[in-house]
Amino acid sequence: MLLSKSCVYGIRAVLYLSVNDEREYVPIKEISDKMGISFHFLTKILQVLTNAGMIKSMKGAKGGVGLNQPASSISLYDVIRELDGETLFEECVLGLPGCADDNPCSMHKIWRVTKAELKKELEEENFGSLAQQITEDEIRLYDV
Amino acid sequence: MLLSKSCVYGIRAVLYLSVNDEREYVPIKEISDKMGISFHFLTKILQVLTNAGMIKSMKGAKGGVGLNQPASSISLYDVIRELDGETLFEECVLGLPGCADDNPCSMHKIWRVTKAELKKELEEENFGSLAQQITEDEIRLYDV
DNA sequence: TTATATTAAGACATAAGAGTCTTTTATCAC
DNA sequence: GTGATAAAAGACTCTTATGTCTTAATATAA
Repeated sequence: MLLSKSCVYGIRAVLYLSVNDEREYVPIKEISDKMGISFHFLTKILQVLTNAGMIKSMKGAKGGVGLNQPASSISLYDVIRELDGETLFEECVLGLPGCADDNPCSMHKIWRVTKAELKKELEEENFGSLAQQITEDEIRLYDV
Repeated sequence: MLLSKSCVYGIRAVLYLSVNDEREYVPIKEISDKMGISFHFLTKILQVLTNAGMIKSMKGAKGGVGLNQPASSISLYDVIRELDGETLFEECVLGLPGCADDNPCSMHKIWRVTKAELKKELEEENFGSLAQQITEDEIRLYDV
């Protein structure tokens, strides 16, 4: 699996917040209901993003979570880095310590190029653009 | 993590067998010792590859495991498919059911291209070529 | 100030992946 | 045949990821 469940849920939640960007706070319960994600699990995931400063939160009635910065300034890579770390893009695929360009493992050549491309694309794709595409019905946010 | 530990160990074991292709059977104990992999764990992984017909095995003294086909006819993708399945290359990254080109999720466009390239490269890289590169000291098989 | 809504925090439960150990079965050498 | 060697099979343990539940803290509104 490329991304952990936490990471996938995190991405989908930030997408939801990006689409609902005009609302200052959206209750996590609303997101978890709409996206079909366990409420308590999602809460823990969003706490990580809150601590990272990516989203802001407010307790109590009228509270919830919301983007803490323009959707267009948050990339897919930003969310992945917070929730899954950069292992996928940094460590040797075969787990060999000290694997590097001048001392490569058997999958090094292949993954080196692919991961660089993937990282670049994930860094360039921002949630503002994705939210717009969702609004224009070009891509999907939900199941079904 | 791109590949499971089982898959990584499987790849490294098949690499070892490819480098030692002139020997009909190599004891799993030798592979696990040399590669620093748990013997019993590796045994279970190699059983999968044996059942898949990729390697052959022989019990008893002088027994062990060996390639069941030319190293050059086994691709990295073959081993990955047996041990991790094709989920990585088939399922939607965001886990949305029914995600397809005409009904894409937010990461669909990015991953669609990347995974196709990655799959192609993994299919084209065979263990004969890798073994030769290891023998010629161009790439590494072990830690350190 | 009291009730309600909502995140924060952390204990707890379940499932899957990773790893260990023991017993059984098959093969070779003597 | 007997003993040694090695894979096969399966029970078992440990760890991590995933998911649930309960309580505390905080904000709003009546």
